[in-house]
Amino acid sequence: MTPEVRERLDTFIKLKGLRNTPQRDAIVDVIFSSDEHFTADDLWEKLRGTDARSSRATLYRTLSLLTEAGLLQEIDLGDDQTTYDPNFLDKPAHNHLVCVDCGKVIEFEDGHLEVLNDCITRRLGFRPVKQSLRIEACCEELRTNGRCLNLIQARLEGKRFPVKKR
Amino acid sequence: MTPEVRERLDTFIKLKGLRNTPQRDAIVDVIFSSDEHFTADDLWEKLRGTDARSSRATLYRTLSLLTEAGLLQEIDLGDDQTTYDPNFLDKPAHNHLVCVDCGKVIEFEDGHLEVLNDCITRRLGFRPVKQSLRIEACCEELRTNGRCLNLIQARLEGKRFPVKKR
DNA sequence: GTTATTGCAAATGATTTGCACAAGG
DNA sequence: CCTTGTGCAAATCATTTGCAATAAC
Repeated sequence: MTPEVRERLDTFIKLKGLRNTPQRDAIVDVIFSSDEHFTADDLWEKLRGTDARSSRATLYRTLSLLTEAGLLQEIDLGDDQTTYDPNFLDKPAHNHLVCVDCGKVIEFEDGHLEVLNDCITRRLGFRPVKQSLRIEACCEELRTNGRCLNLIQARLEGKRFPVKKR
Repeated sequence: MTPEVRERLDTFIKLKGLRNTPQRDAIVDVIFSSDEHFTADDLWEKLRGTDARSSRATLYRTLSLLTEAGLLQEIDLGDDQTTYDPNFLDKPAHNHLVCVDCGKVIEFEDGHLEVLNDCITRRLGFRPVKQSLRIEACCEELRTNGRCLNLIQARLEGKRFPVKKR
């Protein structure tokens, strides 16, 4: 966890008159020990390894808190669970490419895209706040090589795209 | 319902060895009597007016069917229900601007955007399939005029953005 | 007659919430 | 102390599903 994050959280906690708890700290530590996006369930699994256990309720409450504090961004990858992105303070946009073959998710940025979207937004008579592009695409690897490691892995885990479980 | 839609559906039904039922027909009629996007619940309400009632189960099953047939596109507007778009055969992309003030949703197209996204996709080593851009923006109307009819309406209906109900 | 379709009610599954108890400050 | 935080179990809520009864073809 960067001091930047720590400070922002402390400020938020003070501002709102909230308190520090070991459960919350443990969750926050795990979240910001990586800059990969994750789901509530991913986080739950990571916490199992730790000795610092907490309930799912607390986990969800902490996720809401961090989102409200502006330290986490909720993103939607098209399945039925919310994905959270911790490392977005440097990234103004959230653009994802999801492979329809293997489910691989690639996060990317593109200056041209942002400029263009800003133009479009203003042209429509609005003021830009946030943007997220979601591209579904086919894995070139599968098309050209006839196989794709991600796909194999995904099948092993029973996680083929689309990942809707309902 | 355009003959184009009718034919495509008939073909699909025949191809899959399915059958024609009055319930399904009624639902399909209501859906394609407009080209506005809608949620399962919107559709349910519209059907109440008709004498052709069906169960929610059939409604959902029909939505899946039409999506599979390529006559409906599922889109995600950021709330917790799926939105369906019937009029997309002419529209290759799904770009939405959602106003964070009043919740108004504007669907738009932009040639530059599509070209750019195709480039980005290929650059990342994929082949483009589908894209959807979601822009959150502020209502200029509210900023400049100090009021926005959509917002007033939305408040009356208790539907302020974000529309998560859970 | 088969086999797909329907309606009902029950199941699902991620997320939220009420409540009594625990614990920061 | 006083309030916020926690864990538990129960509640939500859109959507799905099992099943027996119906209805296409």
